[in-house]
Amino acid sequence: MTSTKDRILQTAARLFRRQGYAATGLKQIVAEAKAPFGSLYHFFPGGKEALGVAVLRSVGPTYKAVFDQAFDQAPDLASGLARLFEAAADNLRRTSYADACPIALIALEVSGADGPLRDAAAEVFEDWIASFESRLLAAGLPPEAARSQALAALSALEGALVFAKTLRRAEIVETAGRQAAAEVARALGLKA
Amino acid sequence: MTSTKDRILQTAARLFRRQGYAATGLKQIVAEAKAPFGSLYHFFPGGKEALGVAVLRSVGPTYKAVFDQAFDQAPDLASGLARLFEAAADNLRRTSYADACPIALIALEVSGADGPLRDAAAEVFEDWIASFESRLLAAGLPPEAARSQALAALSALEGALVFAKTLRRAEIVETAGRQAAAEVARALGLKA
DNA sequence: GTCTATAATTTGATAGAC
DNA sequence: GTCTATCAAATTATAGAC
Repeated sequence: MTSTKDRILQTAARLFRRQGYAATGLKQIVAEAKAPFGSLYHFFPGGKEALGVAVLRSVGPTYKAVFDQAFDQAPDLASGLARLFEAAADNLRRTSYADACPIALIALEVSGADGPLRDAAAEVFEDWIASFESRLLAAGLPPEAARSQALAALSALEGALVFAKTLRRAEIVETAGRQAAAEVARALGLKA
Repeated sequence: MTSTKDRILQTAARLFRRQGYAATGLKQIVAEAKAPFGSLYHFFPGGKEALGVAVLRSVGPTYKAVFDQAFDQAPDLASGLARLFEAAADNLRRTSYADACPIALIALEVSGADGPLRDAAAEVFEDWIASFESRLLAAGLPPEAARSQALAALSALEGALVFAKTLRRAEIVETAGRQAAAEVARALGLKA
C-alpha cells in the first residue's frame, strides 16, 4: 500500500533513469503513477526540479544499501565488487537493457549547469565513492590508494554500464567486473 | 569559411553533448549556428532525428582520429592510453566541465528505444572499442584478452568522465588513467 | 487531497514567398 | 538556398471547484 507521493517519486525515478529528465513529461509521470495531476504539485510545490532533486536524494541511499549488501555478503572486498558488477549485469538483462545506472543519465543532463539538481547528483556519486573508499581503508589500504582504487573501480562500473546499455551486451559489465575485482584483489594482496 | 550545413551540424553536436538531445531545441541550434531556420529542414529533411544521426556519424570518426593520434604519438600502447585520459581531463578543464564524452549523454538518452539514433550511437562505441582492440591484438595480446582490455580501459575512461563532469574534478580522469595504463602495461608485459 | 480546466510557453514541423 | 509566418501538439505551471 504505497502512498500517492511514493508512487509519483518512484515512477519519476524510473522514467528519469530510462528516458532522461528532459524527455520525461510530468503528465507521463502522473499517468503511469496513477496519481492525480494536482497531487504532483501538492507534494512537490517546486515542480519538476524539486521532483528531480527528490528522486536523486531517494535513489542515493537506496543504492548505497545495495552496495552494502553486496559487500556484506561477500568474503572479501574483491568478491563483493564482483558481485556488484554481476548484479548490475543481471539488472540490464532482466529489464531488457532499460535499467543501467539509476542516475547516470540525469547526472549528465543536469551537471552542465549550476543548481540544486547538479548538487544533488554530485552528492550521490560522492557518497557512493566514499562508501567503497572507506571499506578499502578499513581493509588496510593507504588513504591515497583507497581513493584511487575506489574511483577506478566505480568508474569502470559506470562506464561499462554506458557501453553495455548502448550495445545491449551485458557481458561487457561482467568483463569489466572481473578486471576490476582482480585489480582490487591485487591492491589488497589477496588471491585473485 | 564553414558552410551553413556544417555550422548546423557542429552546433548541434556541441549542444547535444552538453545539454542533451531532448533538452536541445531546433530553434536554439539554428540561432547559435547563425543559420536560417528553413535551412535546417533543407539540409536535414528528416528533422531532429536525422540531425541526431548525422551528429553521431560525424563525431564517431572525428574522435577515432583523436584516439589514433594519441596512440601514434606515444612510444607504446600504455602511454598512448595515458595520453588519451590526459587529453580528456584537459578538455574538461578547458571547457569548465562542459565537454566530457562527445556522445555519452545522447547515447544514454536514445539507447532505451530501438531506432536509427540508437543504432548510430552503438556503431560509434563499437568502432572506438574495436580500434583499441585491434592495437592490442597487433601488440601481441591474445584475442580474448585484447577484447577484455579494450573494454575495460575504455569503460574506465567513460565512467571517469561521468564522475569527473558531475563532481567537477578532472583529477578523477587522471587517476583512472594511471590505473588503466598500468593495467594495459601489465597485460602487455611492459614496464609500468 | 483530488481532479479538471486552462494559461503561457515552447516544441518539432510545414508552407510558401522570395 | 534563405527567410518568415504559422500550425498542431506538448510542455510546465496555476487556479479553483469539490
